[in-house]
Amino acid sequence: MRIGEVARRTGLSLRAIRRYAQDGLVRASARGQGDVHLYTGQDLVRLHLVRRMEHLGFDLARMRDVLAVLPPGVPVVGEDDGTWLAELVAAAEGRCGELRAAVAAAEEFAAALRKLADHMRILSASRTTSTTR
DNA sequence: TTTCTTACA
DNA sequence: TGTAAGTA
Repeated sequence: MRIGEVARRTGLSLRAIRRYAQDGLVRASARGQGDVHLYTGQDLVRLHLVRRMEHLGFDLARMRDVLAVLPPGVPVVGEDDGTWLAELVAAAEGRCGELRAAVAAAEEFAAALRKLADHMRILSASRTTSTTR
C-alpha cells in the first residue's frame, strides 16, 4: 500500500511517516513506479508500534532497539516465541520503571516547593505581626 | 489525484 | 509538524 493509505490506517500524518523513515525507524519495504514508497502489512505493524511508543515517551534510540527485535513477517499479535516478544515486554517494563522514577522525582519536587511555600508564609506572617506591634 | 523532495514558518 | 511549490 502507498503512504496515503498507511496514513489513513495508522492515524499518522504523511509528515510523521516520512519522518520515521528518515530517522530509520520504519522504511517502506518496497518501491514502486516513480520511486513511490510501498508499505507492507509488517510496516504497518511497526508504525502502529512506533505510534504507541512515542506516546509513552520512548526516544529514537529506544524505539529503534524495540523495532530491531521485531522480526519481519511476524505479526505482533501472536504467541510468544520466547525471544523477541520477551524483549518487547522488557522494553515496555523498562519504560514503566523510568516513568515511575520520573513521577517520584516530580512528587519530591512538589513536596520541596510545598515546604518552601509554608516557610515563606511563616516568614511573612511574623513580619506582619512584628511591624504591626 | 497522489506522491516525492525541498524549504519555510 | 503543517503546508506549499514543482514534478513525475
